[in-house]
Amino acid sequence: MNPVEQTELSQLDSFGEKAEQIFEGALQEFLVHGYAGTSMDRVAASAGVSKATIYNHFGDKEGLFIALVKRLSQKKYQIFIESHKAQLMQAEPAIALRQLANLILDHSMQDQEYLAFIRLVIGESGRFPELAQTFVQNLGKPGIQVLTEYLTNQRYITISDPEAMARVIIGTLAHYVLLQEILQGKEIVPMERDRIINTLVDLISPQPTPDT
Amino acid sequence: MNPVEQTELSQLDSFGEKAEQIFEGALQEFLVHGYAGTSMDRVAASAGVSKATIYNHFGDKEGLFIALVKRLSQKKYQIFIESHKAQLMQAEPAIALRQLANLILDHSMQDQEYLAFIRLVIGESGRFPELAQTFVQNLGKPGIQVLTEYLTNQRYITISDPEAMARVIIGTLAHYVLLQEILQGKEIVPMERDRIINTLVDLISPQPTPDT
DNA sequence: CTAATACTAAACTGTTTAGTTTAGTGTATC
DNA sequence: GATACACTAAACTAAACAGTTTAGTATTAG
Repeated sequence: MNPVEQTELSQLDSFGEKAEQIFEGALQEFLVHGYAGTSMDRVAASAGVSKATIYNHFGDKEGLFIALVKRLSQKKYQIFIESHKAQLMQAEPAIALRQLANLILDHSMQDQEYLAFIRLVIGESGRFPELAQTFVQNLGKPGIQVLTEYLTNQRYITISDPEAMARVIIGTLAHYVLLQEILQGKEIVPMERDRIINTLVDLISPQPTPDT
Repeated sequence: MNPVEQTELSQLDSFGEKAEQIFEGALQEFLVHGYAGTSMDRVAASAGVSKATIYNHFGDKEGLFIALVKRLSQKKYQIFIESHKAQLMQAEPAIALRQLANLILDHSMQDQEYLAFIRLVIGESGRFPELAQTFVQNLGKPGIQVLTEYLTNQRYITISDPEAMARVIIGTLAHYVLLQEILQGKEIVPMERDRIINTLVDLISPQPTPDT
């Protein structure tokens, strides 16, 4: 019951009960309508809270939006990075990488909230650079770091520039999600997920993967 | 002077003089403020045109927005795809790819209008799926196609899945632009462009690139 | 000269917006 | 039981918004 217990990095900030409720409602509205397209009356209604309470907690619309996006960046960090870290501790890279890629794609292509969040952050990144950077800090950077570390320390093959290679792998997967799901290009430029993953796995395998 | 002369795909549609002027003004506003954040009064002012004229030409705000984004997709196709096609007709892949990657990055990282356009399309892709798909049709798909074709027909090395490999290359470059420039992560996750390009070139080179 | 066309500035309508204020309700703490 | 606190619904302000209307100007065609 110690109030100061968790000094860890990227721990979810603790807000009051009402604040959580407001986040919940604001989430629905901002993810669907964007910043400018969201009205504070609808946020209040969606949160089941009076407008005055929102303004008491967050000052103004911008304050609420910034708090929400920062919180969501941290939440998605926990779900995404921390939950996948363990996946990399094992086996040879061909197996570990295939598993990791499948997990990342499984996860992000089904999670409509995550897709909408990426749309929001990128869409507002010109008007809210600070939020874009929070996103990079919480999701882009740790993702690259974790994979770089693995590629550096794993002892089956030597990669001359592990960090650049980590960016090739993550970039390929991110671009796949962006083109197929976020930009809804599935029907226009179809591509089986396994072809992407096989190609990536071959890149870091000493010899090409044989069929069967 | 034949009115039906160009039946080519992706030719720039021809609009009247006033319509061009409106596009010009709308461009400034929508790229900076997004769809919901843009006011038609400001578009009119920025275009130097009366509001009534805009409504006569495009019906409503949505009509103007859709026409603008479609037009811009085509324009960027011409600048991006068509101008880089020639670059791939030559030499061995290590050289051609390095040149192409440098051109793409040079081009997109300086062109603030292009970066803002990507922000806009991704940001509105949930509310305007049709526009996202136009973007994929005009930029995503041809980009992959051109590179796939090159990787297939070039006669120095054999790539087992050229289309997937094209996506690895384009995905890596696109993600680099997204993270460093669009999301403004340059200072948070610095990465020299040449390390990315060298890693990509190594992927399709029979033997690793030696220093010097 | 006339009629049609394309445009203009400006006023207008009705709605929606961010944010504030008001008056009042419950719920703890002292 | 009084004071403080967090909240509520609802009305309110002032500005901005999309879209329309009006009255009038310039240009071209018959």
